[in-house]
Amino acid sequence: MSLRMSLLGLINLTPMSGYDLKKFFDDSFRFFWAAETSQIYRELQALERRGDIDSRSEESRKGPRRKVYSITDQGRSALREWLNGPPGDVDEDFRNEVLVRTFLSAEAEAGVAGNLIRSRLDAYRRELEHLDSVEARLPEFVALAGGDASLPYWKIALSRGKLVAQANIEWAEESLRVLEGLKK
Amino acid sequence: MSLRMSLLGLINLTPMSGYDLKKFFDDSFRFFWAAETSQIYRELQALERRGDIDSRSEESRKGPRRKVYSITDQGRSALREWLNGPPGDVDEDFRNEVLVRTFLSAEAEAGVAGNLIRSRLDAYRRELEHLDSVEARLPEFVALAGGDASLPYWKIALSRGKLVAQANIEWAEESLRVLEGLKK
DNA sequence: GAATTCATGTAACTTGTTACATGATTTA
DNA sequence: TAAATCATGTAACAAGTTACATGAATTC
Repeated sequence: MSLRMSLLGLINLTPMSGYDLKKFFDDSFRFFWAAETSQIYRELQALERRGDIDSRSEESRKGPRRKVYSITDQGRSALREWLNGPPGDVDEDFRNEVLVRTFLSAEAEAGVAGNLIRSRLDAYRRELEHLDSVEARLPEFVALAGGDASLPYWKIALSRGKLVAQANIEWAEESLRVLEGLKK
Repeated sequence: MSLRMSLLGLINLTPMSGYDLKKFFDDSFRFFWAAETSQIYRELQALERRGDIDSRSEESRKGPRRKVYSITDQGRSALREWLNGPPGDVDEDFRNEVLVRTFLSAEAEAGVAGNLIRSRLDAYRRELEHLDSVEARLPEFVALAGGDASLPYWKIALSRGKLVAQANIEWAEESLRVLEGLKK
């Protein structure tokens, strides 16, 4: 549902083609959600079939014709209904491959868990650096979607990324100390 | 892959039936990964087809016969290979419905984002309390799987849950302050 | 006698991933 | 002329969810 509603929400901001949407996901929306081209086109077809969006074919300056989607009245109310409706069981992060691997590593060769967590620690640190660099590019993102009014929402998203990255770093460092202690 | 390997890893600790595994997932393994009955039985069939596990039918004290799975030599080496192999692109938490909803709420009625985050804050706090209560039951979990040697691994998993929950609480509180500021 | 627990599954569907197909236009 | 960008998709598969089917034994 999230992908469907993300697409609807973005088309609601401004009419877009599948290609536009893919770029948008890759450029910035991946803070919230990620999607592959194949999935985007599939969902766009589903949304059009339901009547939540409609399309017109447009000349492009380059390459084949563009299929530009606009939201319909029905789509607007579907979006509103979803946003106002109960988030339901928004279960966050309850599946984590790193934890599975760590736990099962108890049975593997010595050092497996440590190596895994060390490489994760690197990744978390790079992620945090990346988010710091994104902070400087926020105006760019705001221009891409939502306008000035959206700035606080971009900041809210960014801050979650940073807080979780910091928590992960703390976790990895702490866990490495625990594993180190086991050797003795 | 994670579910497949979780099942293989648990059967490696001790032979189990699909029913046992489901209970195990519900009771404790959900710290790492969750799974429905239908998915568990499907994966068990796949694992048996590949020869990573084999089964024998057993009388049960109650209800129909149990199908108890044991790991094979091939399964043991598949597990070891997976654990020693590269974790690949273990992309953690890069899809978050709460962020999607919050961001799109900029276009919805006033208060939608605030309500959402307030209800999330409650959920994060309950999660943290729950994890605290779990800490007391750790010996139980250890008995269920892995034995004494697994205690540090359970603690590592638990501490990640707590750190992330704390980060989420911090995020929600901070975000509510930001949204509050917007009203003025 | 009703509800719960034990136990195994199937079917249909939704969501996400990977790989491939096609072809035009522009830029280096 | 080769590579990058523009643009739209299909097919096959993998993983997860929801709903349903069946039936024995035990506990309330």
